[in-house]
Amino acid sequence: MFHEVNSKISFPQLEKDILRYWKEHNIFNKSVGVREGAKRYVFYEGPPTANGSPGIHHVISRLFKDAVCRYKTMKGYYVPRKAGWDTHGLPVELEVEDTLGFTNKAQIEEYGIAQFNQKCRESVFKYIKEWEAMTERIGYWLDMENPYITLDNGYIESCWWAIKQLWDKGLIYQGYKVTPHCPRCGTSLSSHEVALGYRDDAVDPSVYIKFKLDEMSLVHSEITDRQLVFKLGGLFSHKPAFFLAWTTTPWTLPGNTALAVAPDVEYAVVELEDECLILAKALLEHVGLDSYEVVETLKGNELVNATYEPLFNPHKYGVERRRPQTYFSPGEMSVPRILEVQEPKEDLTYHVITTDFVSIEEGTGIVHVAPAYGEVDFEAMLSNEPKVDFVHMVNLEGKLTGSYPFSGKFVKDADPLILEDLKSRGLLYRSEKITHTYPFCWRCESPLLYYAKEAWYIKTTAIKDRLIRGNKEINWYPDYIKYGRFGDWLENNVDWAVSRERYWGTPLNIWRCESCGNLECVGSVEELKAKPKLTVGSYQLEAFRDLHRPYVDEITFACPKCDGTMRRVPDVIDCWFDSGAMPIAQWHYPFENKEQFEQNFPADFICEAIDQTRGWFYSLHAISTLLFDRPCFKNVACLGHIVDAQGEKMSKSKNNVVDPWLVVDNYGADVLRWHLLTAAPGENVHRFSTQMVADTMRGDLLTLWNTYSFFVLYANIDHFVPQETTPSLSPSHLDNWIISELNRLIADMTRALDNYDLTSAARRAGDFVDELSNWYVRRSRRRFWKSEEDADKLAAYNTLYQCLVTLSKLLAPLVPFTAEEIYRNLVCSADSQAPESVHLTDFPLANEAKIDDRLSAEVSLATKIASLGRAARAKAGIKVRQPLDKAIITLTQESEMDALRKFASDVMDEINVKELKFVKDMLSEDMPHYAVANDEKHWVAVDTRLSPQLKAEGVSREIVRHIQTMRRAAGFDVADHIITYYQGEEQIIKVMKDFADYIKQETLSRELIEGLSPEGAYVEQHRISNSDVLLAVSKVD
RNA sequence: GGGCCAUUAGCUCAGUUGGUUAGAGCACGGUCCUGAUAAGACCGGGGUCUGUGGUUCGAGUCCACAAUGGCCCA
Repeated sequence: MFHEVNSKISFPQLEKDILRYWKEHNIFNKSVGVREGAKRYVFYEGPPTANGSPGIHHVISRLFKDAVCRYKTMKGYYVPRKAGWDTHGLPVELEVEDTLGFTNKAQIEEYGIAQFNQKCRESVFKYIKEWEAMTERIGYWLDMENPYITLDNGYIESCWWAIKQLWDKGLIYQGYKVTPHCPRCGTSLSSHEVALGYRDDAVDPSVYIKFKLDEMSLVHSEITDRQLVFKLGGLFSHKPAFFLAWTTTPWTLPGNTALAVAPDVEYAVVELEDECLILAKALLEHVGLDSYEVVETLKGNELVNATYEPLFNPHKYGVERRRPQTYFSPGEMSVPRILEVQEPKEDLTYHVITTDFVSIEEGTGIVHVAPAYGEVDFEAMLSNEPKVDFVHMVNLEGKLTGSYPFSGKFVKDADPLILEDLKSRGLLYRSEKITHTYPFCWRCESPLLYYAKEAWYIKTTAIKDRLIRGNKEINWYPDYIKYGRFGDWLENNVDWAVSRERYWGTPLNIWRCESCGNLECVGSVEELKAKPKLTVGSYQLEAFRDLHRPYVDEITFACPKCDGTMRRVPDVIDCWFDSGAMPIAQWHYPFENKEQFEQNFPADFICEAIDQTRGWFYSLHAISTLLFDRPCFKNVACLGHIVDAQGEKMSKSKNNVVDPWLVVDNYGADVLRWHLLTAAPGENVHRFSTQMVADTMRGDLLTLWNTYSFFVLYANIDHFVPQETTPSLSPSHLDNWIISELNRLIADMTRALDNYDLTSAARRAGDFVDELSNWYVRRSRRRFWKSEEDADKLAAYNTLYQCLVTLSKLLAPLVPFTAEEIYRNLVCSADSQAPESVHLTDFPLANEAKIDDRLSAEVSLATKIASLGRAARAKAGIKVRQPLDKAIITLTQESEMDALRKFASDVMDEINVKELKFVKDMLSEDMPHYAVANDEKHWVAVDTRLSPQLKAEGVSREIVRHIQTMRRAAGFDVADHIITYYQGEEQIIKVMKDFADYIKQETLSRELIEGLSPEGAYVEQHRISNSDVLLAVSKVD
């Protein structure tokens, strides 16, 4: 006996029972364990940043990963799944800063790095609990007992090893580079972090500034026409000339050290009432000049080496002026290391230079260059001869230094003061506001400042070709990512800025001599411990037991060159490096588990959302290529993001975030899984709302459940026992058909799943469920009801049984709970030898020999004709319940007639006619006594004439239907026998008598008794075919 | 500002190499069917296939540009 199945299913309740079963019987570990020794399928879990509760967008990638791993397990692979947690990084620090009420780094240092990092550690573990609960609840099978955690010492040591490898290859360098800097967080942001925070509605000043030309300098300029030099010099001596430049960042103006022009663009010298302006001729209108006279035009390159007066001479305000010196050392890249301090100069002037980044689309065609605050500016400083000066008057908190009138102000607050100052000196030509795109810190929303700082880099550009070549070996899903988004990213590779001036992260394992500047990279704890004159400072207990700051900061040793003190550089490593190093670091490779590492490298499969193209997908690929010169994953699936029902991004500020717990508690994990799988292909953007999930529940899953519930109901009544072997060819066309469809389904799903196309696989299964329920079961009902225990009935049971059991296996990777319930009830309760879980079984293999295309075509024709027949009846307004004499069907091909003869009884049943006639001629719309319906190929006409006999038969069916409804209303079981009582008009009584056998059989009535019903019977009054009847039913014990 | 992806019925999606009248499911209205069913059947309303140009005998499909949304990069 199977356990009873209620058609009113609560998925959440069911799932809780299944979860308990899995836990108690250790099913996950068994499912992995039974495949031990088989071919490995290597999966890498992308570690979630555990700095917040899991959202619906986390659920989708986790369920895709789960489905693939479950599928591969059922296909016979050994698929261990090690969980991982990304625990370092700025997001975690910010969360802690928030709870402590901190707003800057100084407060952290005051509080104590040790205590601060301890808070970070606790904060991360708090969220891990939530993640574990959600992971388990949605049925994502993952080994959470042995996860890799990026904060572990072993993990950190593996990262150190990796950095050391790169160091030894000369791939790590320290350079000045202009990086996006968050003044609040006090750190540089990586490019992927910057990308998170662009806003296209940033309002900034849009100002035109006048830079006073030194008219004497025209002599040294590149103007070849000496006459012209004299002419302009004369003019400018009584009407001063200014270069007009445009900027949206006035705070960078004190850092201006050059003006850049485009070499081939024409510049105009414009004479106004009491001054002259120089700007690109094409932009005169744009700038808003109305009455002016163009005195002269010059090519940009003629202006080179003309000089102008600084807006703010740095020496007047106590700010240093520096000049770059390139420092070379053997075997290393040439990178600017030294910015030499320049002597103060009273009459300081700067040069006009040419660059290739001057736009004549906007501004004035003259670009203000501040090397400290722009990447291109910085590059221009280095590449120009003579070198351009470097003036830096903003500290790491984004406040101006020196003794300017606006010193101490935050840059954005200084903007208006600077403009005020310039205006008072007549140097502000025009001032407006502009709305444009500007990057903000993705966590704290401060405006980012482009800022020249020292930072440590990995020279990924050195292996760019290898990165591109490795990518050719990777299969991307969807495939256009490969040479599109990811390929483009690799083509435009820039060096990886890998250091962060923060606290909670993997410490950068580079030590520098305080005396001579000698640098050493330390690749392991052991290596560090062996250093000469090692001291651990004030943290005697913690040193080496915890490799984090601040303990590691105090570990010093003697410089091998000068015997000075080697002290670690203060930076920590970008947390993307942590996660990208997981192929090695999850095993503490190479310090231990060498075999584990080798067996699990590279991965067969990784899967994350599309935004990881430049995140984890890249950091994995880069590190793997840097260390091993090969890619570390073979297949990668990119999922689209989840947006709200309106297609807008989910965000806390829009208040449109959906809590996955609510969905799972109300509808169940399988419903959510099924929805996310079937609603749209994985790579699409997914619109999501709980209403959509509710709709999904009423679809395929409920139909499947009802089919299953139907089977169990009747199988139990008949004490059906599944047979070991099913007859190879059943005499029923219907059975052969659904078995054919089943095998086709297996083949299709296997193909789709092998191709990581879970959506097609799931939708295909949904189609099959529909066919099974709405044709196979619908057409087979009488075979289950009939009282004889014949071979046909057994064949029907066996066929449906086989379909449901196979379906449970096919669906197991996708909806693991529902599949488990069906499997356990249908298989385990009948066969004690069977595996105790569907997830321990093998994925079904298609038997191609049983796939019969012709049979498929025949059934689809039969359903088509049945539809047309019902449409014809509807046109005539005759209920399907009313039997009719015949239907005439036009078929043009002989094969179609054969097909319909095969399924004639089904079609006759569906249309409720006693005979089918096939003809080859087209029928016409207006046949007398017939109702007609047609599609492009077929015509069906039903005979609408009702003989008294047919009418009586119709009445009998009407009576049967009422009794059936009453049985249910009275709460009888489907197998209960009853006695039916009736009183009524003569016409009804006649039908009751004439069709007594039929009525008894259909309603399981032992007797039909004319007369009063006994006490306690269930009674209803009905009016059938204009006659009254009083019906009553009572159960027979 | 640049790149990639998407845009088809009220909603979610199919639409093969260009080829009759563009489909399905949900939702809605009507009718029917019903000893598994919260199911199902039939009929109906609802589409300038985002827009504008172009290629072609013929474009939802190919090309260009634009709009909107998403992602990525600046």
